[in-house]
Amino acid sequence: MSETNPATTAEVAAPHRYTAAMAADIEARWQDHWDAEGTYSAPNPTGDLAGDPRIVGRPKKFIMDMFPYPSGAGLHVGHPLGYIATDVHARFQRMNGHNVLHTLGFDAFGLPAEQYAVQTGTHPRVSTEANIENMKVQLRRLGLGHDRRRSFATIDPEYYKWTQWIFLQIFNSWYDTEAGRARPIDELVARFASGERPVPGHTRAWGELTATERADVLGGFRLAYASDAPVNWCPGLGTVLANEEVTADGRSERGNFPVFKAKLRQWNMRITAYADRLLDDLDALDWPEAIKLQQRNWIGRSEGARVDFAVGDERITVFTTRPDTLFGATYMVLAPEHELVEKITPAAWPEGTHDVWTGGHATPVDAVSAYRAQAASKSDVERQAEAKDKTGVFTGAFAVNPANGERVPVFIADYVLMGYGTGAIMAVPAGDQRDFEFARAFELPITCIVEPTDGRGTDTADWESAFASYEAKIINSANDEISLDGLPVAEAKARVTDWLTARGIGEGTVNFRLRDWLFSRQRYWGEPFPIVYDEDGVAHPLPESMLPLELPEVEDYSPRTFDADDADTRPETPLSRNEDWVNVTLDLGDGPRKYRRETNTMPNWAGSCWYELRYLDPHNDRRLVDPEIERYWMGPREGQPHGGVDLYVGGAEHAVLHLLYARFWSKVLHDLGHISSVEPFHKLFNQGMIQAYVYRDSRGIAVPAAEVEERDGAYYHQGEKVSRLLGKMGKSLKNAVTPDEICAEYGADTLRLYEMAMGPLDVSRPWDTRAVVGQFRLLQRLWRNIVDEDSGALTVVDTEPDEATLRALHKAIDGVRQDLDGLRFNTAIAKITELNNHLTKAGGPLPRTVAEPLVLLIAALAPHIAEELWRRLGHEDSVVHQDFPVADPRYVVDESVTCVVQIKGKVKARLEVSPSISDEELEKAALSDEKVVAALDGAGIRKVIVRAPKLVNIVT
RNA sequence: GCGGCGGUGGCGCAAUGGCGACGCAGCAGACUUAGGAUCUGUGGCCCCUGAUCGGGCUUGAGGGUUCGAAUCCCUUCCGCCGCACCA
Repeated sequence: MSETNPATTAEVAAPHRYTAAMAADIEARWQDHWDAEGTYSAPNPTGDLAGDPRIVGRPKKFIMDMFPYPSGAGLHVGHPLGYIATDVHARFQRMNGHNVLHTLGFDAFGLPAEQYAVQTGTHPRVSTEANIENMKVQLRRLGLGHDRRRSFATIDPEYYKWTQWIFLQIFNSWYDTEAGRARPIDELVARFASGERPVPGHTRAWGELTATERADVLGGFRLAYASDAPVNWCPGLGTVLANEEVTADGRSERGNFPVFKAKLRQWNMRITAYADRLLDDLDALDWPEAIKLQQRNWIGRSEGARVDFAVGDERITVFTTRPDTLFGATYMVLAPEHELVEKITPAAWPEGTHDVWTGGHATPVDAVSAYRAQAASKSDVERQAEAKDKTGVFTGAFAVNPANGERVPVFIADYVLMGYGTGAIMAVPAGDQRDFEFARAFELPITCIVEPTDGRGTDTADWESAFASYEAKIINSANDEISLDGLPVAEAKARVTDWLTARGIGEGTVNFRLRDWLFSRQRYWGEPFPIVYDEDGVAHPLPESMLPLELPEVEDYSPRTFDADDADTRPETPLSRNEDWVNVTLDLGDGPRKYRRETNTMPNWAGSCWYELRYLDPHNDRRLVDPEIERYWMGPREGQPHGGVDLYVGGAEHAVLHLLYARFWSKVLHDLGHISSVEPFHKLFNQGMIQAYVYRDSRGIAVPAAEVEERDGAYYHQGEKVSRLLGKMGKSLKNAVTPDEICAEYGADTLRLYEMAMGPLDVSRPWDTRAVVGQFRLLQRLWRNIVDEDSGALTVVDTEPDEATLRALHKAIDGVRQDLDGLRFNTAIAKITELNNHLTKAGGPLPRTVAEPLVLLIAALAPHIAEELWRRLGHEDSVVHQDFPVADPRYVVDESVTCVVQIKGKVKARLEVSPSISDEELEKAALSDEKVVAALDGAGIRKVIVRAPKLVNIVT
C-alpha cells in the first residue's frame, strides 16, 4: 500500500506524462498560488473583508460543512467526503457567477480533547492546537477552496467571547407567550414594577421583594436558568448530560456509561418555550424528510387534555391524549418522584386493602419510601430492562373520577415518568396496554368503554390485551350532564373536553416530549459561564466589558469521575479547585464586592450553535456580526422565508443534537433583533459514510486490512484464514486509509474524483483502494488529450470540431451542469468520462473549442489539473473564476436518434432516424426494415405502437 | 412492536414507463528485457454452432396493470437507519 506505485512514477519513455510526481508538483504549486492570490476570498458588503467590487454585486451562496472536531488520530479518507462535495459544489456555484462563502473552522472544546489531554499528560489547549495544525495540513493537501481569513476554532477567546455574550443574551431574556417571542428581561421587570403584571408566587409588590426573591421569580422566566430539577448524572464521565446525550437504553452516548437521575442545581436553556416554532418552521426547510421526522419525534407534540382528580383536598392533574376514555379510568398512577406523593399518603392502610397493593409493607409510608428508594437506585438501563414486569405500590389514597364519581386508588409506579406530561396519569386499562398489564398484575377493575371491533366481547375478564382503537365507538360513558355513548373517538374527545372546561376541572392542551436543555457540565475544557454569585447566592451576569472570561491556566484539569454504577456519587467541577480564580472582587456597577464564579462550563454544543454567523464577520470585536453582512449572506429571501445557509452538509448523527440547539439559538438571536435569519440552515444534506472492510481472525480480533490477501474468494492474514465484514473505518479496526497516502500515490485530484465517483453522496459505500486508479486514468487520458507526453507541448489546434464531437461535448455540458447543481457528482464524473473517452477514441489533436470547455467541466472536481491545463492553454486568469460552459441546445438533441424496433416488446432492430420524424414515416421505415421483415416472418401484425422518434413496437 | 429507507453483473453503481451509463476486478491482445504501468478489445447466465450467425433468460421472490416494468400496484422475504412504558 505504502510502496510507490510504478504506474504513477515518472517514466523515461514519457517525461511529460501525468504521474503522481507531476500531480504533486502541480498541486503544491497551485495551492501556494491560490493562497498567495486569495483566490477563494469572498468579499463582504462592508467591514474588514469588503472588497473586490467585481464580485460583491453578485448573488451569494453560503456553502458550509459541519466543522470537524480535531482529534489526535488525524483524518482518514472518510472524513473529507463532505468537504470535497461542498467544495465541488461551491466551485461550481462560483463558476455560475455567485459570490461564494466557503470556509471551515474547528469545533475544539469538549470531552474527547480533554480525555486525550489527560491520557497524554498535555494541556488540552496544547494538544488541541497541535491537532488543529495537523488537520489543517491534511486538509490543505486536498485543494479545498476555503476562505482562510474566515476560519477560527471555538476555543479561541475572541470566538468564545461571543459564545458567552450569547449566553448572557439568553440569560437576560424571557419568552413572551402572548407575543410568541423572546424579549429582554428588563421589559418583564418593568411590567412587574408597574404592577401591569402580577408577580407570580408573591402577594407583595415587586419593590418590596428581596433581591433573592426577585432573582427566584426571574429565574422562572429567564431563557437560561438554574434549577434543581432531576438531571441525568453520569458518574462514569463525572458530569451531568442533556437528554439528547443519553441513549434510549439509558446510557451516555459517549463512553456508554449508566446514567442516573439526580437532583442537582444545574443550568438549563428554556428550549421548550420554542417547541411550537421549532416544529412549525421545519416545514419551510429543505431538509431530508428523515431528519425532519426525527426532530418532530423528539419535540413530540401531542394534543390532549389536562384533567384534575380530587384526592381529599389535593388535586392531581393528569395529561391524557384520550380524554374520551375518562369513564374507564379505574385507578391513577403517579411517578415515584411526584411531589404530591408525601401529601396524599396516609398513615395507615385503608380498611380491606388488597395484599398485592401493599408490597408487604405495614404502612403506606413504608411502602412508598421503599419503592421510591428502589426506583432511585435503579439506572434507566435497569428500568428499561424490567419494563415488561409492571411494578408499583398503592399510596393508600383514593382519588375521585370526575366523570362517574367513583373512588379510584392512587398508585406510584415507575412506568410513569416524571419528565413527561404532569408526571401523573389516569389509568384506563381497557384502552391502554401498559395500564392493562398493571391492572392485571394488581387485580384492578377494567371497565370497557370502547366497543371492540375485533370480534372480542365487552366482558373484559376474557381479554388478553387492551383494546386501543381510534376507529371504534365509545360506550358505558354517561353521567347526568354528559353522554359520550355511541360517539366516535374524535367527537367524544371534543365533547368531554368542553365539559371538563365548563366544569373548571380540565382543559384541552398540547403537551411536548421535548424538555429543557441541560446546559452545564462538570468539565474543564469548555466555555466558562460569565456568571458570578454574590454572598446571598444571587447570580449576576458579567458585563460585556469583562468578556471573554478566559479559562484559567490550571495544573489539574482532569475531571473527577466515579465508579460508573455508583448512583450516590455527586459531581465535582474542575474549576472549583482553583480558589484564586473562583473568589473574586469585582465592580459590577455598585462598587467592588466579593463574588464567587460559576465553576460549571458549557457543553461542547455551545460553540457549534452559532458558528455559521461568525464565519460572516469573524474579526468583528464590537458585534457578534454586522447586521448588513448578516442580511447579505443569511437573510430571508425568495424561497427561503427564514433565511439561513444555502447548503449545509454533514452526517445524520446530529439530527436532534446540534441541529436542534442551533435552530433554537438562531430563533432567540432573531427575536432579540441581532440577526435577520430565523433558521440557521435552509438546505441540509446528509452525506453517507465511507465504510471499510474489517478483517478478523478466529479469535475475533481485527487484523490490519492492508496485510490481508485474497485467494479464491477467501481472505488470509499471515496464512491464517480471516473473516470479512463491512464496518466503519478507523484506527481501532485497523482498516483506516488516510488521504495522505492516496494523495502520495495518485494526487489530490484523483482522490477527490474517486470520493465523488463512488456513488451518490447520501449513500454509504465501501472504500476500495484498488479502484482509485480508475479516476487516475481519467486524468491521465485528459492530460494526454491536451498535452504531448513526450515533449510537454500543447497539442490543441484551431480547427473546428466535427459534428459528433460537438454533440458529445454539449450533451456532457448539459448533463454535468445539472448533476453538479443537484449534488449528483458520481453521474457528473461518468458524463465527463464518457466525453473524454469519445475524444480519446476519435484520436487526433483536440480543437481548442473542445479542450477549453472540457477543462472547465472538470475544474470544480479536479481543480489543480484544471488550473494547470487552463494556464497551459494560455490563460492568465484563474480557472476558478471562469464561467461554467453553457450547452448549445442545438447540439444537445441528437441529429439522428437511435430508434428501437421491438416485436412484442423485444428489441429486434435499430434505426438511425431524425428526431423530428413523424409517426407515419417511422412506422413505414420500421416495417420495411429487413431485420424486422425477417423477424416477423410473415406473421400477422395486430397492432403497431409508435413513439417517434425513439421506439416502434410491433404486436403480432 | 411502530415508522423510514433500500435490495440491479464478481464489486461500486447508472437508468423514474421504452438501448445495462461510468468505473473496478476478470479475460484476450498490443507495446515491452519485464509489467502490478500504458494502450486496444471483451464484458451477466443458458442454448445452438467447428467457429460465426442466431435464439432464450436476467434488476431479492411471487403475482398484477401495460404493446412494453428495475421503474406503477398487491403479496412476501432480506438488509440498514430512527423511535420505543411518552400517557
